[in-house]
Amino acid sequence: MPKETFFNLKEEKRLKILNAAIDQFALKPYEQVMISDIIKTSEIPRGSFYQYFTDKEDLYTYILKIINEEKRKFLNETLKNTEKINFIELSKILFKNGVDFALENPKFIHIFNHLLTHRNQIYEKVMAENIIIAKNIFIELIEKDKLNGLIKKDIDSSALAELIIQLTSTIAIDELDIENKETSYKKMLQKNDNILKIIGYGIIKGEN
Amino acid sequence: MPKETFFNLKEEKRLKILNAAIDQFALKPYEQVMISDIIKTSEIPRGSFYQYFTDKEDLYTYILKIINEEKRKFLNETLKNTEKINFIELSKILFKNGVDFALENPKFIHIFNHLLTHRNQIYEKVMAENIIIAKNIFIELIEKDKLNGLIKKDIDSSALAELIIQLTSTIAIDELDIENKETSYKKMLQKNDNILKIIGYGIIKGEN
DNA sequence: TAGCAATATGACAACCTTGTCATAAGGAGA
DNA sequence: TCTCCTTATGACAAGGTTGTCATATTGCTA
Repeated sequence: MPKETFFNLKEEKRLKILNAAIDQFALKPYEQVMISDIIKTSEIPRGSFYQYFTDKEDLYTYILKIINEEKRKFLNETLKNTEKINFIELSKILFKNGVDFALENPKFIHIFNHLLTHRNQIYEKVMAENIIIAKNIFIELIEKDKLNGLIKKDIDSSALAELIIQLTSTIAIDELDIENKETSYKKMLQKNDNILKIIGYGIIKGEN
Repeated sequence: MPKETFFNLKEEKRLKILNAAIDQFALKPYEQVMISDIIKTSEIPRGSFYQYFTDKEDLYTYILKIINEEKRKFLNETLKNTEKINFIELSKILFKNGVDFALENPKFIHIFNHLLTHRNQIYEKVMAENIIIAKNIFIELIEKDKLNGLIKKDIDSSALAELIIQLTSTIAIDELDIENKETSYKKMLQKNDNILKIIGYGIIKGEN
């Protein structure tokens, strides 16, 4: 967590620093971001940086925390009045939610993608835990659907949960063609529908 | 490619350098491997390293090339007499082949996994191309199975190919518990069967 | 206005890694 | 043995980043 001094700053200055950092972490993976770049953009002296943060990791994990909070807010908004939904439908909603969040917060998604594709100690600390939590939630939903006769009883809940998590966490905003947002957005949702159709009904003809 | 000088070395010395490098790249991701470590382990002076290789990337891509060749050999061995096999069966075989290769060449797989989880310019150069090639092979197989009435015609071949590639390339040797190789090996294959069952027959009950 | 605590500053030491280069050593052929 | 070409060596310059610290500034309170 940033030091108190940081939170005592005038909002304008605080946000200037935060935005400069977000820009950098969206541009490059953690290891490649230099404190020098952040202080240059936010126009603070080197000494001040260390007055506000312990080090780069301190600032980075703070930003990850902010992103997580934003994502959770965004998801809660989507999940309002969405009780009693089945697993496949929920997966669809989650995927669409992910894409929508990415569209509204491209920088956040870049930061997130960098973390996924350049794993480090921080990935282990921050993400590994999130994934376990998500997996358990999914497993619970799957088991419920099994009881309700919606999902085949012989499906391995754990394998299915991992499959979905891998698919939803790999939403690459990079695939989103900024030039053709509209088309590209539709394509991504379409592709996801295709994948969920495979998972829902299988690919083999004539048997069940 | 390493310089001629490297290939002129006595085999013993050449392999000592190569093995020292493989050990390092298996231990840490590319960026974290220091030339200093490699020359220390292989007991060659710093100047010699630059006599053999242009730089770290030169050595690294050479090792990746070796790994690729070994993988291809290993796969060809497995695919002997495996004509006319359907897509799901082939996927199973590929997965098993991957696990077997990992068991025989744990260091190679570590190097590979580092590349997957710490993507860099080299990942783009080496892997991106491989993936496109693999995808096209898979799509062809899928289309053939569709014609033969084995796979539903309304399945999106591209989405299915990507799904399988993602699953087979994520074989994490890390999941292999060295203490319980036997059990762990069976578990991995079991898990893969479970996932392929999902893809084959779907998860939704009572419909097709 | 004096005094105290919180902030701001930026020069700098400490550290590390890379790639080079001048020089030495080896070895095969004349 | 002399020569030439290949190979071996390791000190070192160059370049870049981090975190610190002594000093200055600000602002609030008495």
